Amino acid sequence: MNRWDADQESAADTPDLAALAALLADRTRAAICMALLDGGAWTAGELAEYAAVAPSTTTEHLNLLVAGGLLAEERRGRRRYVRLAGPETAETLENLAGLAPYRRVPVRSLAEANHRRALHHARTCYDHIAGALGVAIAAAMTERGLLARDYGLVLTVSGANWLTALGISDAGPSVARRAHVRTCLDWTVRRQHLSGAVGAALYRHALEHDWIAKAVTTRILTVTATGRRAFRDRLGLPDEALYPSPVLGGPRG
Amino acid sequence: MNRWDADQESAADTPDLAALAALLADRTRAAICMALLDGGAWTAGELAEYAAVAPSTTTEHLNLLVAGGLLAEERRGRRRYVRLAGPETAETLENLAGLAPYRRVPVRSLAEANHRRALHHARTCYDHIAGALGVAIAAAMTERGLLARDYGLVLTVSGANWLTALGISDAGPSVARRAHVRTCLDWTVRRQHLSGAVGAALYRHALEHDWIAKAVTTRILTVTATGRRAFRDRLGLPDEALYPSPVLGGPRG
DNA sequence: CGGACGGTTCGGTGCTCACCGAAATGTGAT
DNA sequence: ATCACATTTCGGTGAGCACCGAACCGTCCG
Repeated sequence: MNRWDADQESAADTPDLAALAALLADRTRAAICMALLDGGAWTAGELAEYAAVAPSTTTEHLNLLVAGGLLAEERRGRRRYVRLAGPETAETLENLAGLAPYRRVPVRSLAEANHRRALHHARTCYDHIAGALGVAIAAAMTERGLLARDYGLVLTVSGANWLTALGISDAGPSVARRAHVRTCLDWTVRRQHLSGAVGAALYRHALEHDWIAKAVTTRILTVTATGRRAFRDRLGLPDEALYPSPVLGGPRG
Repeated sequence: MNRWDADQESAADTPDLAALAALLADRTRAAICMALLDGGAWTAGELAEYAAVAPSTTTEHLNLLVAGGLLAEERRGRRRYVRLAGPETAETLENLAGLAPYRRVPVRSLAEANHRRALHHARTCYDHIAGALGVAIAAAMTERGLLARDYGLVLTVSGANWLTALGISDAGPSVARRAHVRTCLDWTVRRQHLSGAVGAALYRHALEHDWIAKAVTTRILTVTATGRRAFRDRLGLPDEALYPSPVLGGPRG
């Protein structure tokens, strides 16, 4: 009403948490985001099929997600590719997923059950390794003194040497200055796994040296014979971490 | 339909991201959560007034938020106190707020404008320091090599030593469990500040040593004379970070 | 024992939004 | 040029839900 009010300080900016959350509050959009956690770019059509909705519906969802800054898009010809906007987006999604309640979903086929089991065992999480394998790697590295608990996980000197021995030394500024390790609460196992720069570098290394192979269309990782040897020799990983569990647990398993 | 299907693997658990997000997707509920980021416990009535909705509406919202695990409640007499469920909840909310788009809100009085300015300068963010002061601390620590940038901020070796010199080395159970130098994108300044266990320890230290004082009913922090000296001596903070800006910027300032 | 107070329950109302199908647009291949 | 294909636009429909007021229920106080 007064001059002050109408003039220079009549408005202020506040983060619109509700608007952002509304983007994820829809089952279909949430499913799309979770799918994109594989770190890759999907076409609109692929996502439509994955989410089991009509292409027109998918278009609307993608428009919202892109406008909201969660997704980045790239148009190529008649295709529309989308991917997560960046690592922060991925991390926030993972955090949220860790906090979220669980929902029972029906499993309709044996193939689907196997798919889930494989996901549970080892999968990508944007740019690093998650699932039981990811958790086992973090645990083994801690146990061997490559990582230490000290205000969070940090890379020890022997950890840095271990990485160098693998040929991952480079990675930007000096090792002393950075403790490039982050952790990420795994939603399948509810335990920490390795993310951050080291997690990403390790993932790249494992892929390049044929320790693991990534399926083209899914987030599933499979450990190769070479990889089993490497993980055993270099980290002493137990067999449970190297093979998908042969026996399925019960519903509460 | 077959034995497999109907028996042990007919269902699996998946994080219900949409359900969690739906809790925050409402303006009123989001406002409630942001208010609770001060780390304190509020009564239902206080929140109703703050959010400007009927008590009955507030009850419904609180029921949902508590059931969803975001809030913890404590009934005492005829009062219902609620607070954020835990540090992870607070961290996730902050992360989300940092990612969220801005929304213009009207400011109706001079008092409200001053309140906003103070909040902008220094405030609590659950259990650590946010606002311009928080950002300046993080920036100064980075510049002095106590923190390093790498997928967010991480504590360096000299950073750990610096903390030890302050007497924050051990820092109790919260460090062991939370174990993070986390960063939180500040919503007033859109820049990183320090959260996680280290941020919390620093905040406690600053309070105990009378570097800062907290107002009882709000999230506003004021820097004491002692604090100004300490922040200057130990981190070289500039005056801009130690005093609230005397002049209000324009709407786009 | 009343009466004020904080919170809850319930029914009803209005709005938002996820969804689809059909038709339109624009790109790539023949 | 023509056809196939990926995506988009649009109108219409149905479900979900945030909100309120009024009545109700316990707790604290005089």
